[in-house]
Amino acid sequence: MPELPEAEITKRKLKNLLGKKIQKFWTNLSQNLKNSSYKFIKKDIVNYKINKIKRLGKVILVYLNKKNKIKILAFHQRISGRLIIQNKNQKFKLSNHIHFIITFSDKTQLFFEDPRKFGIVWYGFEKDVLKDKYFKNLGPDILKISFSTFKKQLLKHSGQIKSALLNQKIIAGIGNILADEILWYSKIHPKTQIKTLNLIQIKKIWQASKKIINKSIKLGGTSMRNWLHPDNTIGNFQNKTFVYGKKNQNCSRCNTKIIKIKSSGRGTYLCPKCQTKSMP
DNA sequence: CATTACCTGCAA
DNA sequence: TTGCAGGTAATG
Repeated sequence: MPELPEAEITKRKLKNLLGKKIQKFWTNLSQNLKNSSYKFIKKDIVNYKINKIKRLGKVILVYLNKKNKIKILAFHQRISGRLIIQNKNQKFKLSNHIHFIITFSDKTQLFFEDPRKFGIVWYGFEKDVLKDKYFKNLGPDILKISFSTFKKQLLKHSGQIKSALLNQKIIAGIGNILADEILWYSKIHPKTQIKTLNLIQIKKIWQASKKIINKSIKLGGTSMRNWLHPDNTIGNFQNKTFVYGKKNQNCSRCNTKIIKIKSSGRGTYLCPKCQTKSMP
């Protein structure tokens, strides 16, 4: 997934749907619905209007209102999900993997495409949706977090730094590509134990996180496989990475060949020379 | 901690 | 045919 940048870009582009009124909700993947059944949503969601779009970590929250009632429709793209907006005069060639469709009264449609079917859709009152343990446990957003909170969150955890960066309960928003880029930028080996990091290193990781994530958003996110913006714009971050996907290419800092290992159960790219486990 | 499971497509 | 893929929860 779509990590934080891909959720942020999706959020921004979904703002084109503000004010639209929902006419119909369809899915063929009702097992991935949370909080409400397909039967209930289909009936309940009609005539709600899109009121506000937010992002929480990697999740996109669509706020709906009807009279004085407010509901949330939330999307987690997980690994292969993406949202697509089709305006009334467009007729996209749809893949075989559209699993959710929201049709608006002006015939605009919002599709959720997800070949691997890991994506999640929540529907319900705000307090009920946010009661889900995914939201309850979600750590502070990496784009908004202060250094002192970042430090506090990291130090609460023992173990390897990459594992902590990927853990949404500690900090929300970082995924596998960003984690590798952040650790390269900070010159830290992904398997470094958190308790051996000094304050300077933690600060570097905090700064690098903001820098790398903002860079990805600016470049339109990562379009490695099927992911595109809701309007089908292609992201370009995959062409501007320092280490991710660059096995056997030379490190742009020290010219050493980038290697790929397994860390925290994930494919992990790093420069074996400039990313060290020992103190600098 | 690491490994597995969820599911499908695609490259080696 | 195998192994791997942007995530996460469940299991040793």
